[in-house]
Amino acid sequence: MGRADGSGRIVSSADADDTDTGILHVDMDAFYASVEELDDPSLRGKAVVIGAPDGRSVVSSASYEARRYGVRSAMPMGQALRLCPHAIVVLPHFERYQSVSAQVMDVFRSFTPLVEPLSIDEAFLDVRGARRLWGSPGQIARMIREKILAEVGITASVGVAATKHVAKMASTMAKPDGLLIVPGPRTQEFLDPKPVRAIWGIGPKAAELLESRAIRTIRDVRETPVEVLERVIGPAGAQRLAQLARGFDAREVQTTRIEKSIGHEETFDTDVDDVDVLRAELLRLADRVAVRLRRAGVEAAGVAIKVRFSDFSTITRTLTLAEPSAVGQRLGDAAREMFAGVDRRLPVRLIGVRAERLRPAGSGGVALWDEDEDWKKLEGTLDATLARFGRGAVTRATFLGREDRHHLPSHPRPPADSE
DNA sequence: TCTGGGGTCCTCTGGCTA
DNA sequence: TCTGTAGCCAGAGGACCC
Repeated sequence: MGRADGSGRIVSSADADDTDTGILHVDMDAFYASVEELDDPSLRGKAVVIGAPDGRSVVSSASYEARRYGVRSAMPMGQALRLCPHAIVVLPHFERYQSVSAQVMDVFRSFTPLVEPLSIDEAFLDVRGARRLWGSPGQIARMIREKILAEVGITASVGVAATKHVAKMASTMAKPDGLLIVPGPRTQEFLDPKPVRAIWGIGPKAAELLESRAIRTIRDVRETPVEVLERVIGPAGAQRLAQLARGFDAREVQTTRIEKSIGHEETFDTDVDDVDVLRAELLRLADRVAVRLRRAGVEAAGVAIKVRFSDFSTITRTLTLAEPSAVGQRLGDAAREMFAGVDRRLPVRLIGVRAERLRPAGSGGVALWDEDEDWKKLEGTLDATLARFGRGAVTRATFLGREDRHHLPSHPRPPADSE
């Protein structure tokens, strides 16, 4: 499989066995910090911390030099600077990160169409069908690492295994700038000695519960009856945990993903107790959410608000809308209605609005055409509207109020060319 | 020390309905 | 008609991930 290389990571040799593998997990190393170093080479080799230098910000990413001092993602910036006073703090440039991420994803897709982006800086790849074209999974992993470095200029770590879960664990162990291959037949040998906390989905709370019952390693999990695990972490978690501990992970690499919610939240620089300010903020956040809903072509059937008070206690309230909407004013009205019922015993630290139960715009019973009109007429209507007013007008009209619209058939026929 | 922002998923509870 | 119950759903809260 792999061996320690002296820097704490485990890496596979050039001729490592990759029998019965085919799933890759590729993870960029300290992604935001790496992009900043790419754009400003004077930062290379220095302790770089990404985030706002003041206020209530936390660390978004840190270079490995900064991590040597104990700086970690999500750590309060003040704490990070106490640990590493000479760190260079760089404000994040999210659009630039998105652009570099797109370049990296293009590299992945040049090897296989089966790419599942997990976040801005990591993805699963299924290369089982790419063997004839590019070679074995291990060879493909090496080529991907080389191509990212050559074309994008940053390093990536790759885990190669038979399943997503093991590939993900392997890439974590290979970091930074490493490759770890876990041959299918040696999966159990790889998993058994690892701590339960290494399992994807087991965080500090679940790990503490398991460890309190002397379940410390994946071998311990495997040797514990599922009924016992159920009592500790619940039925759903127990079944999943038991399977992962045995190397079973039926999840395929999924190339498409449908968003289930879209939200925005903001922490104030100082806690706020002025109701008018909070209500205005809710409307502003609702507007931002609505813009994203319309861009995505979806409507929300539900709206949730989140309020965090000065003592960090947090409450949420959820409301089902009378009808799905992507209109900022409506989401904002719903948010304000829920907020009116919240017991504001303390000043507010954070406030957020989230659109939930998303569905394609119009599918909730509202659209631009009559229920009895068939699809052909719909196409004609849209074509005529497009010809007369242009795409912008159609987009805007789609999100007018219900009173301006008619009902949509509950199960509209798809256009002929897609059948 | 003092905890961001954007998400997903799970559990628990209570109301409604058949 | 009343009661018990199972199933579904919405809502609240929390754990977890990056």
